[in-house]
Amino acid sequence: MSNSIIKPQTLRGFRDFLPEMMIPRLQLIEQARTVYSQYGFSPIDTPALEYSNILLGKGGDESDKQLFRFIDQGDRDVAMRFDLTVPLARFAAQHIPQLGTPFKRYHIAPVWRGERPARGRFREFLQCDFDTIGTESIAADIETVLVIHDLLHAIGLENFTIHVNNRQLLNGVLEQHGLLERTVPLLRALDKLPKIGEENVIAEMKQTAQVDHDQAKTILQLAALKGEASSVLDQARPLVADSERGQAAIESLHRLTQTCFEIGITGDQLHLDLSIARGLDYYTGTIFETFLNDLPGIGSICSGGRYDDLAGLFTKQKLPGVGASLGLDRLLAALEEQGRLEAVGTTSQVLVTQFDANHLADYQKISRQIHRAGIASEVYPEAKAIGKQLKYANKKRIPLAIIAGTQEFENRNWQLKDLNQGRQLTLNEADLIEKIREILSVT
RNA sequence: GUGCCCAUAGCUCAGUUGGUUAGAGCGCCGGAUUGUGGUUCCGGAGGUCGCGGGUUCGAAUCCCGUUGGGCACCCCA
Repeated sequence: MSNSIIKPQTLRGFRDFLPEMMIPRLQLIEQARTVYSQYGFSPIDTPALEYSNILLGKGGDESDKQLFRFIDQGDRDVAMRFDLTVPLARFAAQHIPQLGTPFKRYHIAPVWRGERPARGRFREFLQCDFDTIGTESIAADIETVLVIHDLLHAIGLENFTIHVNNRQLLNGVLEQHGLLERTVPLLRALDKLPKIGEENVIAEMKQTAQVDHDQAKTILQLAALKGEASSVLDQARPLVADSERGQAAIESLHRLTQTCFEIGITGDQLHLDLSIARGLDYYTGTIFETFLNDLPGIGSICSGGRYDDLAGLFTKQKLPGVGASLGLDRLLAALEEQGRLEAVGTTSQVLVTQFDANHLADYQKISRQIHRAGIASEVYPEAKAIGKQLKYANKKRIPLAIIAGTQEFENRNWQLKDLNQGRQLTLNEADLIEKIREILSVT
């Protein structure tokens, strides 16, 4: 009947997570939750499926094409969420009246995009969003930087850069040259600057946005500004001299960067970068992109920005906000690539070996005492050769093993083996837990 | 979605211009060592060469399709 066996396989861009991957993944989630909670963001969740009209047309044509969309059993036109921001908009329109503003929420959940998978890009991946809605205060933008910083710091990453810009600064320059309605193709071209170089960007701008050479040059002038934040802003100021929104953006970026520096964020970790223009269409103010300096190729691991009307399509109440999204699966892929993931196959810290199946109750009793001390422990399910059982502990990288046979039960003591050190101690029950705690706290 | 590259044992790969029973290392299982892992030695299992079709006396090898992976573009976490 081997013909009838179904080939086990996952869908393109969808993945299984083995324990060695899932354990660090859950650790990352926990770290994100901790930092978000510390800053006062509350958890929410929304359904994976929404009515298609809720999700369509929110992130441009491109994201519509990537929607997983189908007709359900009740003939409803439904789609799987593409990100967590659009569901938040719907959520806010429905619940803000009872929640009040400002409202700070975090949302850690999978999203689905039917795009071509690549390194660090999947069709099902976890996003970890946090947003503050209902306030236009720059304080919320600053807090967003702090959360991104603290989160990456908590994960143990130091070599990252948060790039910050403001949509209105670019718009200011464009406004000054009467090019505001050609923003999209111009930004798209500008965004390619580091990849294809100035000349090619100018060529593309001329072609796709019908600007002349001097106009293209002026736009690039802004993006080309480099150096320390305040000096970049000083140089940018004259470029938007006649644009109110441009001036406001400069002041906003000035407040943001100076305050962050004052708090202790370094210039290496927060970078004013007037060339970043990406992000979804709904961003209208501050924008963020975060890169790992060692792995620029993997793309942004945390992006976000300010929007002045999150839920305009769902309610008449105007809801400004700011937030960002950590790409946890991309980050996990990056950590894996850097070999920074600790290879663990289980959460167990102690393996209680079974020497004599008749003493199963004793083995489980001691294991449960270890649990009560807050330490993960498991009893090996079979009483086979002790060597086999230790081999299992070794493979799963369980650091400690407990062994007890006839002799130990007669003398009322236990053998505690430290698999890393290769040493073995004979202990009575009272000392056993203490010793386990001691050994585990050192490593 | 467009273009290009890739697919052989659980993993990483070798397999010569298409030519008999498809190989290695690691891992796995068993033994040396029936109260002690990570070292060493010995033995063993495991593959319809991603799948389907075609060309051929003969296909892992050539052609087409399909599924999955990677790179560039697009877009993005």
